[in-house]
Amino acid sequence: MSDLRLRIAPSPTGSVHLGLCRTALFNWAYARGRGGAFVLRIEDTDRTRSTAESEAAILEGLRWLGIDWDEGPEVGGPHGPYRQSERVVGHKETVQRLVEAGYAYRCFCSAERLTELREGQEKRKETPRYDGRCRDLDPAESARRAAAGEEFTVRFRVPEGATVFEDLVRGSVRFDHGEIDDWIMLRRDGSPTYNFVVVCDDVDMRISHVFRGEEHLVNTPKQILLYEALGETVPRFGHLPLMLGTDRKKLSKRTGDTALGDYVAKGYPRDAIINFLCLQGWALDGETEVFDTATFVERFDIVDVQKAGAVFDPDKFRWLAGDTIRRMGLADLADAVAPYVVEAGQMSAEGIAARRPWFERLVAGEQERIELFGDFPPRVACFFEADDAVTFDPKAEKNARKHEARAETLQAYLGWLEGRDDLDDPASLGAATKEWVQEKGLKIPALFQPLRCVLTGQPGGRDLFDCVALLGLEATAARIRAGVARLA
RNA sequence: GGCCCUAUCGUCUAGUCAGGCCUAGGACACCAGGUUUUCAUCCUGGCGACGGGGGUUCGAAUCCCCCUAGGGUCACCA
Repeated sequence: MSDLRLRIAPSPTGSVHLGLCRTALFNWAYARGRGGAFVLRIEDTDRTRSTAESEAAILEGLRWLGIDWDEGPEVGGPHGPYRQSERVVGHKETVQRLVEAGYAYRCFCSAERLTELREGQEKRKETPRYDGRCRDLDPAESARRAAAGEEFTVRFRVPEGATVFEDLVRGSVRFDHGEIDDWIMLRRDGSPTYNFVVVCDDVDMRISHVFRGEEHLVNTPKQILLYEALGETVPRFGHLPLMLGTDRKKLSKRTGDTALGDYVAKGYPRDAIINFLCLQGWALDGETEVFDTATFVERFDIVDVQKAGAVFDPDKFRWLAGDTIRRMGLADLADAVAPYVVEAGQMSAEGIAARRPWFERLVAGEQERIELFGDFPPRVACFFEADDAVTFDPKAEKNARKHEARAETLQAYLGWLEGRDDLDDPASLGAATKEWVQEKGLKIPALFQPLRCVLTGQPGGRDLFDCVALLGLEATAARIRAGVARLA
């Protein structure tokens, strides 16, 4: 049994952020690639902002990405509970122990005094920090005041000196203790704060490696000091580069979607989402852009992670999504795209099932033309329009009108078409049509451009005879007749 | 502002730890050409970077220092 243990500890206070997804992926891959354990813990210490819906969304989102956990909500484990709010009894005992040992102390300063203190410091352009008024209160008096019912918080007593640690992605990092405030571990209402519980719980759950976003780097010395006060082994840390928006600031809704759900809704394939996230701060070999999760797990190492922030590139993400779609099997793609067709009101789920071969033909023609599942419905909309009211794109119509004899050509072609029995076979019909065009002494565009306009209203798109096959003789004929009149 | 982190094409990155194999490689985007009935795919080619300055060295994208720039963080949020 390996004692390698990693975790992801999301706070259920909103949507499932892509940054959380990437951090989870990196932790999970490291554990899975080395036979370690992966733990999920819900960090719901902020009782006012945490919601059950958010927690459910996080579990669902992580599972959707293919991330599984050996211990955590819904699966249990020997170090539970895995929801921080259910662990407060242990947390309070630990605080008591630290106060008695002198590593922490009660602070009776009022919120007002602290606010005043901070404002004064800010006005004088000093670094805001606690002035240590309660730091050296006599322990007996402190205990007496607490017993008398006076309200207090508990602060960590940061000692003199400096903390140096070896970050797995950044190397040696040093913080002078003079820069670290005597931070609050226990709030006035008796609830513990993040920096305190995260250490308690990581200790209880025997977490050996902590990979998290760079925004946590400055918390690390506070936490290391706490591990030491507790007499516990300090885990290895690895601080991942931030995912940046196009404004080069921490990825936020300002510059684009940040929630996993947004991308799922638009129809980014799961494999593309995972693949893209892996590429934010890590590269397989610098050459290979596309790889599967198994390869990622096998090849990922925290020491190879980039130190600089990664700007999120929507263009590359879309490209990767399109590339993933192009590599999908037709049946899978049809399944993936079906809900979007239903959503758009083009077909019902039953209708799709009943006309599966037709639907797959419809999908096949778009496979190399869409980048997202959500791109599909608008691109095939013409196949669901009334035969006499197909929407003509201006460019398609202009292309059609370039040909003087369009009406006669279309008319003649329709006559020829009605005598054929290979409308279901685009290759055969296409070849025969080209011969027909030649016999008539026409140029290919003289028939193809008006025909495409009349059939689909689009200036470009899938093979024309694939359109005929999709439409069938009846609709094809109706569209040609209506089109002849409309292009007159 | 203090502290911390970072710095290779517009973007994601390989190369940096073990200095010469780098006239710096790949991908996205962009541009041009080819294939195709059109669009898209696909193929070929092009554009395009070691932030600046000092060192160390026979030799530096790679090591050291300074500067500059960007980011993170300074809550009884996480």
